[in-house]
Amino acid sequence: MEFTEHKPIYLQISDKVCDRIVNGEWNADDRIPSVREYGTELGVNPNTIMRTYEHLQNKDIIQNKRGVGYFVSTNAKEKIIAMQREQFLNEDLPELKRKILQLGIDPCKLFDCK
Amino acid sequence: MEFTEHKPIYLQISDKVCDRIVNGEWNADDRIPSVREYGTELGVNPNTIMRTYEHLQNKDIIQNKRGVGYFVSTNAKEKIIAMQREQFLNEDLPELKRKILQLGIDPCKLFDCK
Amino acid sequence: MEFTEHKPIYLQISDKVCDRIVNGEWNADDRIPSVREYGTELGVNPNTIMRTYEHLQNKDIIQNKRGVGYFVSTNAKEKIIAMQREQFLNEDLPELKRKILQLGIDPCKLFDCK
Amino acid sequence: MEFTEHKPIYLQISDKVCDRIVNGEWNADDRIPSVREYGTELGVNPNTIMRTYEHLQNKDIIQNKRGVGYFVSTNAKEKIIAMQREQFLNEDLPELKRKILQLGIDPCKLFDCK
DNA sequence: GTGGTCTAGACCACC
DNA sequence: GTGGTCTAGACCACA
Repeated sequence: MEFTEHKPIYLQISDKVCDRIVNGEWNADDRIPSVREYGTELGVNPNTIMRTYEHLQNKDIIQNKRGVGYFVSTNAKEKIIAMQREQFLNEDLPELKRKILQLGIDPCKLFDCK
Repeated sequence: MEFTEHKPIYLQISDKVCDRIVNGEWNADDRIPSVREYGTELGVNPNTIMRTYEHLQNKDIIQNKRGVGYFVSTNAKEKIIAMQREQFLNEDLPELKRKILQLGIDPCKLFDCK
Repeated sequence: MEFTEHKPIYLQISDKVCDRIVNGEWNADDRIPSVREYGTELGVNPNTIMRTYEHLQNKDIIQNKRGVGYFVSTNAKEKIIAMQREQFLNEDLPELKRKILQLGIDPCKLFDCK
Repeated sequence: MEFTEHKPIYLQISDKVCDRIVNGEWNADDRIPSVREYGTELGVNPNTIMRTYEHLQNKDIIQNKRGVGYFVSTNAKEKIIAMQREQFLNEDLPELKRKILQLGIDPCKLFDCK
């Protein structure tokens, strides 16, 4: 796997995991790869995966069963989409509107609206 | 001044300066605040402002007269707008479209298009 | 069965077993469930139950008859109560008093004393 | 500094920090030691301190000023006490009552209530 | 086998 | 100087 500069690897992996949950590759209650497994798969240190999993656990997207592994939470998919939507509407969109206005671009043309 | 979490402060200040130039608050050949002045005004380390100014100088948006201060370049406004426009169309827009699609939002409603 | 976050599962099960002995559900010389049986009942790996039983055997609370199963020791109930009492007075109580003091709670009200 | 077995060092340090805030040694808006400083002071790896600070930041007890250091949050003291109180009443107390009942101890005598 | 913690040491961006 | 990320490698408790 290739990683972007300037964004922590563990967050990029986190995004990747979320994508897989959203697109249905990993479903609620599925077990996801162990930290070691996933680490070698992605060519990354297990500690880095650990960090990803901690991060996702804090957001209630995955859960740990002790001694067994990490599992996708119930409603993880809905949670992710809700979070992304909220972030988009509250943070990205205002910035976007400001920029479009400043650049004098007609937003309606950007998306083929009439 | 309040700063965003995940973007370097010196870049956020850079944006702010560009805004002021674009909206006509600061015009071509105007002297802009000294590093120290601006630093205390924003409650930020002067080194951070220094970095901002270096960054803007590299983009030919401001210029340094030694012992005097920094000045807005001629055509700075046009340069900024052109750069922003290019960046918006080539980088931000595709990402934006992808996200809107994924979230199932109707882009036309975002901007009050019919 | 639900388990607490920061306490090993095998110890939580151990507590549960002790409770059953103390409240008379399981009496001296009774046979307790097999490792496998109890494991599936609690939705837990048999190894975990094994560990619980070893732990209890070390404290002479249960005994193993090879090929037959585990049995509640004679005087198990008294032993448990004595142990708990000692632990409570020597370890838990001082810690408890410290905490109550720090939080500024009136201990008398906690237990409906006058 | 000496550390207890069976409880992660980074949490023990976290407790220590909270203690210092509660007893007024460190006040709101104070800068706390840098990860390196505190690490060497406690004879612990800086990463471990980092972990402590992340943990406390997640609980809004400390905050980071980028490039400067970590600072005690406003109301950190009140927050800590509220958290401890809540944990005591909701988790520790029920367990305590159960144990006292089971052991047949008179709770009123424990605290010199009448 | 699993996760969790810790160390030592490195490199980086940022202030 | 500050924090933040990452690696490699170790050790441990737990299931």
